[in-house]
Amino acid sequence: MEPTNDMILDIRKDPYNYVMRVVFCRWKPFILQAMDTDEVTNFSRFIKQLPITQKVLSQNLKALEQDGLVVRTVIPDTPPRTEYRLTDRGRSLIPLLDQVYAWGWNVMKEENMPIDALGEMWHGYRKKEDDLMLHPYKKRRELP
Amino acid sequence: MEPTNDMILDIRKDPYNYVMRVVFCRWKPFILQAMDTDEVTNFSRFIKQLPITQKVLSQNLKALEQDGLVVRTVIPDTPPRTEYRLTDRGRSLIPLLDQVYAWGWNVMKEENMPIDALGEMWHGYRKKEDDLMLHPYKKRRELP
DNA sequence: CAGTATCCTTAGGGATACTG
DNA sequence: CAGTATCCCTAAGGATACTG
Repeated sequence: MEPTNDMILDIRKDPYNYVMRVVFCRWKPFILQAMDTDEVTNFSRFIKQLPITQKVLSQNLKALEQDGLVVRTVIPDTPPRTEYRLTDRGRSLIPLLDQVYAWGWNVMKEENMPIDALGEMWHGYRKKEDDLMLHPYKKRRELP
Repeated sequence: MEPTNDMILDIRKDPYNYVMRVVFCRWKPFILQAMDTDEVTNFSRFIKQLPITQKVLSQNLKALEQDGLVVRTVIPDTPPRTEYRLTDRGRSLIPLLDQVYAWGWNVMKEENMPIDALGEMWHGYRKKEDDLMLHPYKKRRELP
C-alpha cells in the first residue's frame, strides 16, 4: 500500500483520549475508588469523603452514569434514597486504577513527595483505621 | 484512635492526582507511546506523527523531562540535533499505558465507536503497514 | 437527603507567525 | 531542524446560595 498524503492520528477516535475523558478527570478515580470500597454509597457520603462541591460531584456522577461505569438507583422511600454503585464495566476498571495508583505512589516515594494518608488507607498502603474509614470528616488532620 | 474532626483527602498529595498531572494530559500518552515505538526520536518527527502544535509539543516535552520520564540530548553537530528518548521511569509506564489503551479499546468496540487506525497499528490491534508507520503524514486518509 | 442555579477563574490547548 | 512569541478560547472546576 502506498503511503498516501493524508495520514494522521485522529485523536477523537483514540482509546487514550476516550479513557482520559471518561476516567482520568480530576475526581473520577476517587469517586470510582470510593464506590469500590463502599460497594453501595450515596451522594452525601461522597461529599463527606471528598473535598468536592455538590455541583461538581453531580456532574461527575452523571457523566460516569452516562459512560456506563456507575448505576444510580432511586429507592422510593420517605424520603426517597438514592444509591450509587459500580457497574461491571466500572468494576473492570479497578485493577487498572490500582496500578495507576501504585505507579504514582512509587514515584512519589522515590521523589520524597508527601503522600496523602487517607488515600494510602484506601489503597492498603497504610494500616486502615476503621473509625476513620467509616467516619470520614470534612476537615483534615495530619497523620504520622 | 478517635475519629477527629478534620479528616479529608488532600488531593494535591494523592498519587492519582499526580499521575493525572504527569501522564494523563491530552497528548502525553501519545508522546510517550511514540518514544516507545521509535526508541529515539526528535521534534519534527513528533510533529509529523501527531496533530499537535509546536508550542504544545514543546510544553509537553519540557514537562515530561522535568518529571523524569524523558531525556533530551543535544548533539553538537552542524546543525545541532536533538534527541528525545524515554528514561527508565518513562519506560516503566508503558505496560500501564498499554493496559489503559486496551481497556479503552475494548469499551469502544463494545459501544461500536469508531477507533483510529493508526493508533491501532501502534498498539498491535491492526496489522502494521511499515510504510505508513515509517512515513506518517500530516493529513489523514480513511482506512478500512 | 439529594441535589440546582449562578457566577467566576484559570490552566491547557489551538492558531498563527516568527527565529537562529 | 528545533523551537519562541502572541493572542485567543473554552471546558472544568471552585464558591456560594437556594430547593423540595
